[in-house]
Amino acid sequence: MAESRLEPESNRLLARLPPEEMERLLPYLERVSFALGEVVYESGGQQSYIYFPTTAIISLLYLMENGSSAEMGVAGNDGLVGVALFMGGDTVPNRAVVQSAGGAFRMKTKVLQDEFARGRVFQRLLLRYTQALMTQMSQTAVCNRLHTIEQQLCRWLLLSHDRLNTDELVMTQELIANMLGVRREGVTAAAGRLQEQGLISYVRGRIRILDRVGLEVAVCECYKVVKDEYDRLLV
Amino acid sequence: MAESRLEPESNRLLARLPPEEMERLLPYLERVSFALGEVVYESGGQQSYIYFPTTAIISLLYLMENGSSAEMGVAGNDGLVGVALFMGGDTVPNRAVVQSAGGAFRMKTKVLQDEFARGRVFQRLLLRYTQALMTQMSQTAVCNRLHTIEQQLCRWLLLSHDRLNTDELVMTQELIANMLGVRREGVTAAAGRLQEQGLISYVRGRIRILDRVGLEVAVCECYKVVKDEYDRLLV
DNA sequence: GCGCGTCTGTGTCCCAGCACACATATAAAG
DNA sequence: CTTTATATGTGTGCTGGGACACAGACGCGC
Repeated sequence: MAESRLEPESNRLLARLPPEEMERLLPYLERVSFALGEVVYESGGQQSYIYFPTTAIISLLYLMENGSSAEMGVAGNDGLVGVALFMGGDTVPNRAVVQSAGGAFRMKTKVLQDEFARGRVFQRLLLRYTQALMTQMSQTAVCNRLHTIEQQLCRWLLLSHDRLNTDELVMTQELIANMLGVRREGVTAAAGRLQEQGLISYVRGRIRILDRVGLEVAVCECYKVVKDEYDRLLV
Repeated sequence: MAESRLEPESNRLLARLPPEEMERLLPYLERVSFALGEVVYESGGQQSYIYFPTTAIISLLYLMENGSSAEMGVAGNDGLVGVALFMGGDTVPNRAVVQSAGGAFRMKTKVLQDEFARGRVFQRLLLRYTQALMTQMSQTAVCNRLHTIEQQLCRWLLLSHDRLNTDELVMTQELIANMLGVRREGVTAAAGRLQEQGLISYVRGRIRILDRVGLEVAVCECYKVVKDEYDRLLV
């Protein structure tokens, strides 16, 4: 199992490539692994690779001038990091950070762009993924405006859980607070309530999902909107 | 002047097409005009046209199940409405509403997709625009999380002003509240403070920008991030 | 010029979340 | 087993913004 997670097919975008395109790209896919907290991409920087996570989860964050931050999207084995490389802008004004340690495949920008320009399934997949990511970003905007920390924590836990093959997340409340753009104490309070309800348990940086269905009841509609779009666009 | 605003070149994306591509598309561009409040696109619906605004401004809104709403992006003469048509998803889970009455050009989906598939300048422009829109959406998420209504109102006024050729916006505080996803009273309070500072004046649904530079001082960094990305990607 | 609908101003109460301060608790390292 | 850094719990006070209620104020139509 652990082994199978390390094949390119463990990334759902790559898994959907037809044999012909996969064969062409396979020689250019390079295995990498990421540690928790590692910065995959720095805001505004040049990027020489696009990344297709398999077991890693990468968070897209905006860093405010005053040092606070907020997550605008997340990518796991269902997606990629480096949308700007085929959208034509080269860079984006946000940072990509490893939210959950794990593996990924990377591909040189040039190879990516050449294959994208062929306009086949690869292009179609990448564009549809980008649209799904847009929904995630815009729904994050809505959620930030209208929902409580507790609802947002549920959303965040579910989005992470969807991209993992375990029920345990290695993640402190402090880091979650940075992702959600709230104070650590706010996360402590919300997480405490979820634990009281028996939905999760956590001990010093290890969160365990106990009742996934319960979380889906507690979460706001934003989660389902995003989930449905991913399912629709990336089946 | 009013006349010139009605040519396809009044839309900055169309204006950047090389003669060859413009010539091919021109026969398929159809002039339309929008009234304030008109729904250009309904959440999840099929869309038979892509729209390139010239004088109109279109707002992208998400409608909550409970009826409240929040804006995730805005498109004017610098952009288009209907990203999903070339990204491959066909639909998006949000509504597009006319925020400022005016004109646009529309093009049938089929024509759009055929030209996009050619992979020339048109494709490049559309993808770069989409990336700029993503920045706007993600920055909206950040702004909703971290900034005050007053800062967000400044951002909203500046984004609108950038897409108009007048200093007067026809827009009630009630409607602005719907866009920002806040209460009308909150907008009244924030607008009152901006008026006290001499940055704007407003009378029953007519807002006048008096001191654009002052607004740029009062706004949060989000405005500049978005503006710079549009300038960079769509020069 | 009168009436009514629309738009804006204000007031009161309440709550979520922030800021700051500090108290524990646990793991890991020596 | 002690130290130390990390992680979590809690308390007080404050503030931005929400909910609700209503009072003017302007503008258009008759």
